[in-house]
Amino acid sequence: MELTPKTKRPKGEPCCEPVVYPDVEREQAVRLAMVAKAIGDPIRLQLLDVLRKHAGKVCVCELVPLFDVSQPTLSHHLKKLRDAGLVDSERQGLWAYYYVLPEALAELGAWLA
Amino acid sequence: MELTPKTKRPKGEPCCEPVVYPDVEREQAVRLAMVAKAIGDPIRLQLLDVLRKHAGKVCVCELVPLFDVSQPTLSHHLKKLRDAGLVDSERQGLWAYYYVLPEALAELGAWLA
DNA sequence: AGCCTAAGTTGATCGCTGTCGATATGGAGC
DNA sequence: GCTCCATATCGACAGCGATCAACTTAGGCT
Repeated sequence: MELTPKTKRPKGEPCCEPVVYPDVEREQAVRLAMVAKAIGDPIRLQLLDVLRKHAGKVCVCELVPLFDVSQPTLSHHLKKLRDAGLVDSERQGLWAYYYVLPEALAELGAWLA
Repeated sequence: MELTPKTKRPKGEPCCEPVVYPDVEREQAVRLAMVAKAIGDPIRLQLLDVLRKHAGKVCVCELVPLFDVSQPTLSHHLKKLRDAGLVDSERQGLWAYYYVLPEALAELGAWLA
C-alpha cells in the first residue's frame, strides 16, 4: 500500500505551500470516523435523537413502532450503536431499555467545533 | 415494508411511558446521516481536518502524499466529500484546489450540541 | 506537433451493510 | 411443565463502498 513517490515536482513553481502533516490525528481519526459511521444512517440517527431527547432509559418495544423496519433490523441498528459506544442497554424482565452514553457524541461534537 | 402491529400489549404493565414521535426529523435525519456517513471514514475525516486547519484552498498534489492510498482512491474520497456538500474544488491549470464548505459541518455540529 | 504531468474515470474485486424471515433465548404467567 | 411474549441472533440476499491497476482527460512545456 505504499504510495508511489511522485513528489519530485522537477521544474519549479510548487502548486502551494506545504501542508502540516496530520499524524497526531491518525488514531483519533479512526475513533471519530467509527462514531460518525455509526450515526451515518437515518434510523440510527433518529434512534439517538429519541434516546437523547427522552433523557432516560427507553424500552425497545417503544422504539420498534417508530420506524418502518422489522424488529430484527432495529435490533441490528441498536447493536451497531452499542458497538460504537454511543448507547448502552439494560434488561429488566422481558424488556430491554436503552440509553445514551454522551461521551463519544461529545468527542465528535468537540472535533466539529 | 410495513411493520407488524404488535403494539397490543394485552395484559397490563406498560414497559414505559410513550415516546414522542420524531416525524419532524425524518427529512433532516436523512441529510444529517448523509453528512455523517461522509465523515465516517478515517481518510475523509483527516482530509476534512487538513482542509479546515489550512483555512484556504489546498492542492490535491499536497494531499496525496499524506495518505497511504493511491491517487485514484484519494480522488474517490474527495468526490464523496464533494457529493455530500462538505467541500468544493476549483481548477487552476494542472492543479485542483479543494476547500471546505462549513455549512453542512455546522448543521451536524448543531445537532450534536 | 509531441511529451510530461496532475487529476479524474472505468472496471474489477472484495468485504461490509441493511434488510428480511426464521430461529433461538429467556423471562412471565398459567 | 407448557405457552406466550420481547428481544437477540442466524442465514441469506442485494446493494454499497474502499481499493487498485489501467486508462482517459486536459493543461503546460519544449
